[in-house]
Amino acid sequence: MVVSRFAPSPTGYLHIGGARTALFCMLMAKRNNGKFLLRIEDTDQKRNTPTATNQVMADMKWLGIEWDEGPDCGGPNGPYKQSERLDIYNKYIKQLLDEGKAYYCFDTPEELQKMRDEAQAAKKAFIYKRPEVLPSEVEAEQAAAAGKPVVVRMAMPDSDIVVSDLVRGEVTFQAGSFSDFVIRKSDGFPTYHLACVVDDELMGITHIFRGQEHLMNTPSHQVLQDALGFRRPTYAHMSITVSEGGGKLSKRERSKALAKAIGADSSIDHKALAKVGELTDVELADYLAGESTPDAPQITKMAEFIGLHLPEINVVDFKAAGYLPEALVNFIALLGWSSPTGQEIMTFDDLVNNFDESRFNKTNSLFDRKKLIAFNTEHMKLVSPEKLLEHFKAYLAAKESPMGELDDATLAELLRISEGARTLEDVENKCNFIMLKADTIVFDEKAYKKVMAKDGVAEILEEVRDRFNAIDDWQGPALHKVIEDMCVEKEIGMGKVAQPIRVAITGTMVSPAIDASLVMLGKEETISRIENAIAEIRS
RNA sequence: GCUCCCUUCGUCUAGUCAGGUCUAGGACACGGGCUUUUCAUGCCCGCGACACGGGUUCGAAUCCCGUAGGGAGUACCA
Repeated sequence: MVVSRFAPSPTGYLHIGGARTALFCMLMAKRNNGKFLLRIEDTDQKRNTPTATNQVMADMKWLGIEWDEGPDCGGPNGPYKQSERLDIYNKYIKQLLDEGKAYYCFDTPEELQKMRDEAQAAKKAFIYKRPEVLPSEVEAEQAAAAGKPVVVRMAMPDSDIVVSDLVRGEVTFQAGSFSDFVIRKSDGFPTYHLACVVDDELMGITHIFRGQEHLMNTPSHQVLQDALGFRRPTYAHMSITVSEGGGKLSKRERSKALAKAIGADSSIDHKALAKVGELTDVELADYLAGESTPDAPQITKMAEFIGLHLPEINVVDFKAAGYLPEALVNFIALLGWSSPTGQEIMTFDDLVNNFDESRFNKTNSLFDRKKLIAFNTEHMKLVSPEKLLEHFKAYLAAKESPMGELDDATLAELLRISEGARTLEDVENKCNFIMLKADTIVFDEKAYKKVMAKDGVAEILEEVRDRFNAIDDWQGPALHKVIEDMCVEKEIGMGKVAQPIRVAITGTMVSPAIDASLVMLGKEETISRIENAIAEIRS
């Protein structure tokens, strides 16, 4: 049976690269009627954040990536958090130590740095020099008592290592290029390498899909597997996704973009900004000087404050930007992978049915947001109205939009009349006028100049008002007829009538179809907005 | 520096393993047009690539060698 796993370290929100890895792991399991596990790799006590695990799980669920076993739902292979499995790792580390396949070291960070500098100066790769005589258990205890850091290193063989990879074929690593690596840190926790190999064996993982950044780790993992008598899973090291700015898509990208924007605009009030970002003035200054990085939510808040659109990196960013999970999933699936059918727009089920692990490609791909928008537009039309409403509500909640207070029927109607919108944010923007009050409408300067500041507009609006007043049945067809009649009688184009109405009721040049918009607004509100617009023009 | 990986339109890619059906296909973007009461949507047309240099072969995007460029890793992070 196929068993795959996604094993994030809980350091923050799920980012788009992680989502892609998780997706393919899940697809592999689903396609083969296997199992997909979620394992939390929290062996770095410094970097872990307490809320990250829940954030990652929430992001995965939003995307529709569900797991069969994991920290929340349990399973026969638990616990699924590495920090709860220390006894297991220690058992294997002891075995390795006893068999002389691993050994103790007591180097300080400074000593290690010196060795690295020397290797660099000699233009050679740094390879840890294994002592002729391995330290004994007693010596390790003495070193620890003397306050020295005690770690355990794995002894690497002096022979070529071949990694067999689904994406890259057989990759040979030359003998002599391996350095004995740490498997247990001085704080007693295992390193990623050891914990990962042990858990993959114990959990029966058959397929490991991960980013290309792990390819260089695989020889080490294989040595561990061989030393412990473990089975070897099938590996696929997928190409990575780079950002438009170049380089790996990373969390740092947003923080950098914000700092740059703040630096470029001297009119920004730093005190107010610090308050918005929940930072002290000093912390903000440190951040701008490049000495520290605030947390992701604070960065988002500050960007909103200065009106900056940040590049989306985390799954939640895409959610808040109004993308559909179906579109995001479809889009990231096509980064470094293609369907054997050639199909591009795919539902979740299509992805499962078309998944083929032999169709990964080797080249890094650039994350093109414009193509994502195109995919989103397609999926806005594909998902059912019920599903779309569900996503719209989640979006409004994530953004804390006032529109979230509207009832389901109204929201569903907004979605319906916004057909053709590219993102949920477009729907929100387009329909925002219904949240306003007649006296809070602010006319967009360009819209006013282009549509309202023309001869005869006030007269047209007056006539529209009078004719609207005469309508009893405030429905689309009746409204449409009024506008059409006026155009015919006056021998003018639809735009000459509809546009002033649009600007009058929204303050902007963008809205859903005019009759649908008027129906949403109601007769009274429409007329009072038109009155206000007439008064504004006359003044 | 060292180790490993990669290289087809601006971008994502098909084709490369099994050389001819490839005057290289699709999608997004872009340009133009049509539809439209706005923004979108929809429809049509166009632009546009085998990194470079050598081989092998009757024939190379595809196989081999080299060059250039890009990426990843180089931690008591994962």
